[in-house]
Amino acid sequence: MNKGMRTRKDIVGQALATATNVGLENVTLGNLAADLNISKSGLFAHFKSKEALQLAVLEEAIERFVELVVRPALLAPRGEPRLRALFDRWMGWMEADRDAGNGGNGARCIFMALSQEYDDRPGDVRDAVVTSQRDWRDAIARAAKISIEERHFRKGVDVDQVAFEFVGIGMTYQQTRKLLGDPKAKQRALVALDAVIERSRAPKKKRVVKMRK
Amino acid sequence: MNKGMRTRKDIVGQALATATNVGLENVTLGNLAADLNISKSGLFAHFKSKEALQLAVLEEAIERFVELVVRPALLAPRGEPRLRALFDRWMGWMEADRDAGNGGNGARCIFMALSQEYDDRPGDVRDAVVTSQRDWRDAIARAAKISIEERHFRKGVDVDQVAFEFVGIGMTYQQTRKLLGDPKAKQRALVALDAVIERSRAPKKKRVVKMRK
DNA sequence: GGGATAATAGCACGACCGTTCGTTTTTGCA
DNA sequence: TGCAAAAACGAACGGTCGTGCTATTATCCC
Repeated sequence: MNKGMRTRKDIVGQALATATNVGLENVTLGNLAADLNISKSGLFAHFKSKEALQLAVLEEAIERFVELVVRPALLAPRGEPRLRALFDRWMGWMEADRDAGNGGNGARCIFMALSQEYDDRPGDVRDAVVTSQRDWRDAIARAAKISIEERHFRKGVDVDQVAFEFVGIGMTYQQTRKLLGDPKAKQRALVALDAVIERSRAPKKKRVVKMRK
Repeated sequence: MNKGMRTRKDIVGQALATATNVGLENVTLGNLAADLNISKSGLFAHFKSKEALQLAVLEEAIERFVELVVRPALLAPRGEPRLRALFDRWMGWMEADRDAGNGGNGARCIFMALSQEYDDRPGDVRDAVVTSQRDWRDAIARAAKISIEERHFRKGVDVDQVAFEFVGIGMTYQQTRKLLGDPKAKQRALVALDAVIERSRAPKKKRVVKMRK
């Protein structure tokens, strides 16, 4: 059970790279096999169906996302810094040019594409996409909750609301950068995130001084 | 030149409805013809290529968007109310269940899907998508600019930043509602929009009173 | 090192894709 | 009403899709 697992990893890796560029539904077994210089049927034998391949690709994407975005961000100090780290890493993920030769504005975020591809296409893939997005939002909300505990954020801040807006900023960032090609996208995203954080911040003692002035 | 134009409209209309549900790239001539009870070749004769059909669909979508979202919103009073009207109408557009029988959470916003489908698929369709998104953001930014003129917003507010965040809220709203099925999506969207507006607002005289307190 | 087993290849299938073409039906004006 | 033009049709094309088979090749444990 060694060689098989190895090629399987290769297949999933290549499939993920392709899916990142053209969408998961547009990855075809023929092209995939050609990219890897193996036969279509040999490739197919590793998965009993195309859907199984798609699920494997999604799983791999999640694994990498956790590895490259979530886990490193957890090394940042609890609270606001960690929340910012999550966002920074996420932007890095979206910018990452995982297919260096395409000359474009970097890869799409595969999860964002999947959200659209499967938002009303029932099936196991959709369910997995839903779960992944819930998990992602939970991770953000958890960081926000810790921000409250650390007194960075006001008590009573709606952490799910923070996650909601956090995700929105990332989405518009991606469209602004990738589709519209606006170089100011990143700066705008950071400004927007600052605003969300500022609004959630715990009141400073300084404010009392200000009021007396 | 009458009958032809009529069926052409029917085709584009049906294609738009289907594209709204499954994505533009997944609309096939065969299914489309079957839906309309006409022959595939008869349908094809109206457009010289599939891409031409896709462009016609996009054009129709833009037309309807202007008709149902932009134009009615322009009837709202200049400034902040108009900006809010744009958002309300946009949310209505996204909620609209244009295929009433699907039992889902309403249609996707076709433009959001197109942004993902074509963000790195060069061609005339992509160019048209880019233009439509730029126009949409311009419309938002214009409403924000008028908000400054009307003294609803502070002088110096970055209206493109407002459009950037506005769009992001709509995107996360759609995902939250459609993919995640969260009933609180709308409320969250309105809270987020309020925050963007509040941050842009012109200082009130009241604040002086507050400071003296 | 040989032999059971796993991995890969080759080939064919039915279905559907966009597109073409020649024919038939329908339309709408003279 | 008649007839040219427009519109719709039916069949077929070369391709590609995902998916089954069977046969061959490579792997790996004893």
